[in-house]
Amino acid sequence: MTAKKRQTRDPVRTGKLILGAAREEFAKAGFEGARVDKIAERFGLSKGLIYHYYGSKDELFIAVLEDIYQELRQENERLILDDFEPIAGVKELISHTFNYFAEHPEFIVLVHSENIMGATHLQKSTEINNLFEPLSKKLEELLLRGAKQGVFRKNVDTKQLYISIVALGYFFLSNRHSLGVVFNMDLFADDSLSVRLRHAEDVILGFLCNRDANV
Amino acid sequence: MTAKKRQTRDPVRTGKLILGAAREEFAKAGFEGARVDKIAERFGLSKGLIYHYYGSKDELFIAVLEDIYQELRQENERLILDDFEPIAGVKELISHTFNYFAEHPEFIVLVHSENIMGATHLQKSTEINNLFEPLSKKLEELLLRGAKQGVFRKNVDTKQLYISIVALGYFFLSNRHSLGVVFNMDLFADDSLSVRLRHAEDVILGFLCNRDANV
Amino acid sequence: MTAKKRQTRDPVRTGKLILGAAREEFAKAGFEGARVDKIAERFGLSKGLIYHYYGSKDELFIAVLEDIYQELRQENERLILDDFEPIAGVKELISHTFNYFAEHPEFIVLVHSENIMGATHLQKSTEINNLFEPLSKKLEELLLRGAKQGVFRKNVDTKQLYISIVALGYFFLSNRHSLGVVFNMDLFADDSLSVRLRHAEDVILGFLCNRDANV
Amino acid sequence: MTAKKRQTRDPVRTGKLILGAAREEFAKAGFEGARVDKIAERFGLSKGLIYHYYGSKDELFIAVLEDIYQELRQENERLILDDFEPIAGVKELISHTFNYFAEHPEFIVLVHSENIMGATHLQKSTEINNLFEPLSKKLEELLLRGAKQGVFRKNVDTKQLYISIVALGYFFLSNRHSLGVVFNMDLFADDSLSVRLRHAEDVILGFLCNRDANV
DNA sequence: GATGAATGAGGCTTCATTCAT
DNA sequence: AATGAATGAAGCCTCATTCAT
Repeated sequence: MTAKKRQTRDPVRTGKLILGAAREEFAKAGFEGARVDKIAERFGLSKGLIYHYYGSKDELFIAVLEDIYQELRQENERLILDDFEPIAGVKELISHTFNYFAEHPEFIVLVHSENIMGATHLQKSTEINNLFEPLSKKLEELLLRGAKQGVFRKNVDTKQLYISIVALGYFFLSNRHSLGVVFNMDLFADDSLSVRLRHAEDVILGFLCNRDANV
Repeated sequence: MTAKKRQTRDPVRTGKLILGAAREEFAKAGFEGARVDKIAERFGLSKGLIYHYYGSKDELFIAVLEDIYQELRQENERLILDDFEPIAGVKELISHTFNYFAEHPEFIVLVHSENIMGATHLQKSTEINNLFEPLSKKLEELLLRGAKQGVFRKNVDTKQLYISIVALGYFFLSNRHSLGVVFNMDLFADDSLSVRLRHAEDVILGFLCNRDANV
Repeated sequence: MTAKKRQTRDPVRTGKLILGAAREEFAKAGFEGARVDKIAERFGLSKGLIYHYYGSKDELFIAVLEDIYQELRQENERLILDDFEPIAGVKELISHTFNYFAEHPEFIVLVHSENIMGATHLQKSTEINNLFEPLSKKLEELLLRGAKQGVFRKNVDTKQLYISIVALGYFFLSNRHSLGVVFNMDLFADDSLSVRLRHAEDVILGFLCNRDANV
Repeated sequence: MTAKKRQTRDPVRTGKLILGAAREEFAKAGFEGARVDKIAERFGLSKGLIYHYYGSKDELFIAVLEDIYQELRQENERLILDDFEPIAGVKELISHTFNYFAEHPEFIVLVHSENIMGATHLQKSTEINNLFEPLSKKLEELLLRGAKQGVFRKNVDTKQLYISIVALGYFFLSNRHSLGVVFNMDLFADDSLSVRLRHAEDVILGFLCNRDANV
């Protein structure tokens, strides 16, 4: 009855605790489905603290988005493609991207939820912006290198291609529940992810390595 | 307050009115964000009628999903690919699919919302099931024909490919708001859709027409 | 969808049908808990008919009360005690009363419900009034006869005694659910009723046959 | 509108305030007839608090039942019968019981209401159970003492007798409204209660002191 | 006579937010 | 910094009743 009283008195830590709990809750139900009370329960301190630290549910959601996009950015920065041959490099990029989404289902729900609302929270954020510039650069370098070596077709629109790479994985993961129903498939089966990843690689590389751009 | 006392006494019409209003509202805000009161306002009769006809917000949502999936199915059945050469046929399928989603933004929000909730409503529906079987068959026929003619690679997984075709368009459309921010692009520009469609066709056909499956 | 359509076109029969269904529903849940829709379902015709025949839920409830009290009155009139010896007569009256309530649990819920509301419906009825006059008379005759014969004590207040006779059975039956909990007994056991009836007879006759009114 | 902004911040007091207001409202109209809004009005704070403290209307009702049964239990514990002669002791018990119900009309409505619903709330409570064990013991002791002294008959079923003692008073009080109509009596007259109490004592003691168990 | 679509007031409950302590 | 009591607007749903057909 009394108990808990974690009484951190460590503002930074408390702020992170809240953020983590909020991420879980928003990831579970989306922005509209999330409950401030549940977030408080999750991190074990009081509801009032959330308002003390973040002001409102909306601002908290923005903070969560910023946090998870930041994480993605760091993840992306960790990816070094310079040492790879072009084909291997693209494969690496595809699997890296795919795996990130596969391992961070929270990300998908958060972004889904945000898109339902027209990205109003993202637009208010000053931190999230041009997040994929670095990765885009890396991909561009690979594409150029591959074109020069004659293994890749030329004149590929980098951003469109990157969107396609994301799309092939993300869509599958984000819509697995509904796709399972309308395709009458079990998309949560053990090898489901690896089959999909393999297919995505085939499509992207099949396209890139096909130098007859006359289609 | 508004134009009440319409008193149609035309149950079929009323049922459709409710469904239409519900689709609009759910499409605007997702399941959780939608308000039953707003739906009632939209169709101009009393709120109680919604419950008279559909029982609950959940059942209404299921009805909306069934309705829109049914519509998609009909749209798909209208698509005849037999007369097309394989390449033209696949192009037709891609643009048909792309355009459906582009012209039905409601569909995307509804399905997004449903996936956030783990497709619990879809799973309760008995009508929505194996919806893409017909289209899958059509694509399979094209792939076989193309392979026989030597224009397409062999042994392509039809369902995975179809998911990819959808993904390339759907993801772009569903995540346009957030992508715009993180890619710093205006994805609502006039030619944005046609650029994307062209790219999707390039990727899919680049892949299909690349007969070196050794990548 | 179409079906039912019993279409009686027999007003008297329809009226009785409604009354029967209403009695069941009111007996199941009391006045407040009863639902007009459920009553309509029970009798298989439309809700509007209820209003056509009885005007309102309140008036319907009054009709149900009048109906069941009338039934009780008839049941009581059927009881002839003239041929009994006083003691046997009183026993007969006790068991008759007890059995009526035991066999008509509806009666108890209806009356309970009415008492919660301060008998406002009964007071509006012109039919229910002095309902126990005949039975009271019969009891009085027995008491006088018994007193004359020296088997019963004298000067017993007939109405109070009759209320006691009812009380000993009715209270047990009406409060069986709560009594079961607070007395930690299974009052729905097979012999529960006969044990109670025997006890009620013992108490009343023990009292009546005890001629030392000096206690 | 009323005296809002009381802002007690005294949880214990608030909890009791709610309970008191709920008791009044439930007692006025029974469970089904009671309105959560009215309860809030009665205790002067916001409706949401009821849910903060008790979770739901049902749980609140359970709390009210537990509270009033607890009160009854305390009242019963206060009753000391050891110093009384058997006859006087039984009289004391009868009047004590009778007066409790006479002075707590809420109790009767609450229990009535609960019985209409099959005691579903009581059954969920863990507190209310075997509530009359102590009183039953006291009565048993009196009966044994009286039997030994030769003033009471032997082999009386204590629980049945206690139920009868309650019945004679409770039924009269709980059904006063309907009895008044069917017996054409004014049961709210000044001496009505004392007449009834006297009669109940006569019946019980007439029974107990009648040692001819041959009836 | 009979239907059930339609109403609207009101029922119970939830929830983001505020604020006294 | 931290709590959780308290708020009030709004959410979903129910239900007695009316009325066009």
